[in-house]
Order: sequence, then structure tokens, then C-alpha cells
Amino acid sequence: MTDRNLDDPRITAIGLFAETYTGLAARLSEQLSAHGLSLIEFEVLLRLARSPGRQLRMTDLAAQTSLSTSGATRVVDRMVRDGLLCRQPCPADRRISYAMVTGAGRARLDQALPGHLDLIERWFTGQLTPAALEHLLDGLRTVRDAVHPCATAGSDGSAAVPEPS
Amino acid sequence: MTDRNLDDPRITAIGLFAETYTGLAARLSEQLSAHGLSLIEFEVLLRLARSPGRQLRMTDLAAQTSLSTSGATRVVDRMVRDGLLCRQPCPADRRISYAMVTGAGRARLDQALPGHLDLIERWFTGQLTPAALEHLLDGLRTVRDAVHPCATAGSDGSAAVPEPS
DNA sequence: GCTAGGTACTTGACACAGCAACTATACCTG
DNA sequence: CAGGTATAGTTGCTGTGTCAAGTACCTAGC
Repeated sequence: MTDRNLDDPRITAIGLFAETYTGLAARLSEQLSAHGLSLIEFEVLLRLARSPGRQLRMTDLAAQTSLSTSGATRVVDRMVRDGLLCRQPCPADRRISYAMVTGAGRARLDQALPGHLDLIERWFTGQLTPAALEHLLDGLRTVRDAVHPCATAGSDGSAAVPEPS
Repeated sequence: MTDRNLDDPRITAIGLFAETYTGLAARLSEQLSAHGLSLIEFEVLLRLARSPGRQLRMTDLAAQTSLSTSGATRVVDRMVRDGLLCRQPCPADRRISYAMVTGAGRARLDQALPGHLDLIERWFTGQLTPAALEHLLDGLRTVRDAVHPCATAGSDGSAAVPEPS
């Protein structure tokens, strides 16, 4: 019945996507763990380091990392415990707590980043000709823009994203 | 110091990749959960349904799904409990246990698959022109082949083997 | 100024996956 | 065929993430 669907090109395409991503993630994860960081911790460090004041509200951090807010709380908890981050209260709104990179956190990031960049180049960007890479990134951007609900997402289901016909 | 590295194009590229994948996965996951399946359970069902005899050794299943063998054991445990799979002993080698799709499992797959294909088309393949999609898939294949040591164990045979670069 | 309702974050209970240790079986070599 | 090694799979322990409920706080309307 649906037997032919099992090998539908769409399935093949999404499978290829998934395999590529998980394979890549595994490579990168391996290198990061040598620096005592998980992928998500690295991303947190990176996002915070790029933010003004090296800090971000918990909610914004969660939105940028595709973690739930409780997930963000727990990651930040661990990283505070390990000295990589600290929490800063917001004087204007006492509900708000900023996650902020410490010196140690920044040092850890600096230590891991060069090897990380090398690996990205070795397994991803460097695998393709500049033109092919541009094509790939163009495609990804298009899909990302379609699939990524607005900016900071609550999953309200009724996304105001233009749907393709 | 490494401040400029924080916005390195390689970081941007991998970030785009990750965002796209997680966004896509979230969409698909949502639809599957409406059919009582997680992404990984769907993948298990799909891989088994495509395999000869609708079954696969635990080890091969694990290899095809980027699960550890213990992870595979646990997923199959749950799916057996829910009636989607059953375990078949191998008469020739009593260490081996096959995971096999039941009628109910196949029915569940058939029920979820059309909507799944629609979503892939809507958010992924249909977002791009055929040429752009081909470029994207070519790039993914190249990266996947580099990054994925030994892909399909057991029987998959779906992916066309690209030019070995 | 007090209440109603929304927002920011944390916490408790739970689901899930990985590693390492373990059991059971197969194979190989003398 | 005995003994050693390799392979298949499961299980205990633990880390990590989510959902739902809870706490604290802010803001608007009367």
C-alpha cells in the first residue's frame, strides 16, 4: 500500500539531512568534550559571549538555543556550578536574571574555539567548493527562514509564518 | 582576542545548519506525536518496514539510527510494550534478536506517513526549486559521506552513491 | 492601593539516552 | 573439546531535557 512511500525521495532527502547533521554534531561534540564542554554548553557560551555585556536573559537564551526555559535554567545551573557563568540580577525588573559569561567561561571558549573552527572546516565547509558551499547555505537559509517561527518562539502552534502554497 | 572568531563564517554556517535541522525536526516531531510516535520511533518503524522480512538485528537497527545499542534496546522495549514491534529470536544464532514490525506497527506507520511526507514537502523540499534542492542534497551527500564512517548496516540501499571525492 | 492577570524563572516528577558492566552465546586455536 | 576471545543484547546508574506546577514579580484597571 504505502510500500512505495517508504522510499519516497522526500524521505531520502530528510534522512540525508538528519544523517549529515548528526554525523557532523558527533564530530564536533567529540572535540568539545575534550575541553569539558557539551555542544549545548558551547553554544550557550558562544551566544552569551556575542551578546552585549556578555549576558542574556534566561528567556532569550532559551529562545536562541532551542532549549525550553527550564532546560536553560538547568544548563546555566551546571555552568554556574562549574564557574563558566554567573547570574546577574536585573535591577529594573527583579523577575529577570541574566546569565553572564565569567572570565573562566570566556577562557574556556577561547580554548575550544580554534579547534572547533578547524573541525567545521575539515568536515563541513572545507568539503565543498566555495560555490557548492554557497548553494548549500542558500538552500539552508531558505528552509530555515520558512521553518523558524518568528524570533523568540513560544510554541503557540499558530505561527505567523507564510505557508507555501 | 578571539572576538572576531565569534562571528566567523564557519560558526555562522554551522549555526545555520543546526537551526535549520532543529526547526525542521520540531515541525516533523509535532506531526508525529499526533500519531503517538516520537521521531526516533518513526525512524525505527521506517527502517524496519524497509528491511527484508520487516525486521532487523538490534545492532543493525542501532547502527542505522545513530542510537547506542542500549538505546535501541530501550526504544524497542517501549515499542514492543505498545504493540508496534515484536522480538524474533534467530534460530541460527541465539545471541541475536530481531526487532520486527507488527501489523499494528505497520498500520501506525501507514497512518503517519502521508502527513509526514506532506510536511517534508511543505517545509523542506517544496521550499526550493528542483535545481536548488539538488544542489543542497549534493552538498549534504558530500558532507555526509565525509563525516559518516560506515552508514547503512543491514539493508537500506536507498541512497544513491555519489561520486567519491 | 488592591486585585487580576501576565511574565520570568525555578522546581518536581518523569522520560529518555549513554556508558560501563554483565550474561549468554558463538567461534577459533591448539 | 578446553580455553580464550569476540559478539549480541540487556540492565544499573547517571546526566540531561521536558512538561506542568509553583513562586516571585510587574502592570493595568478600578
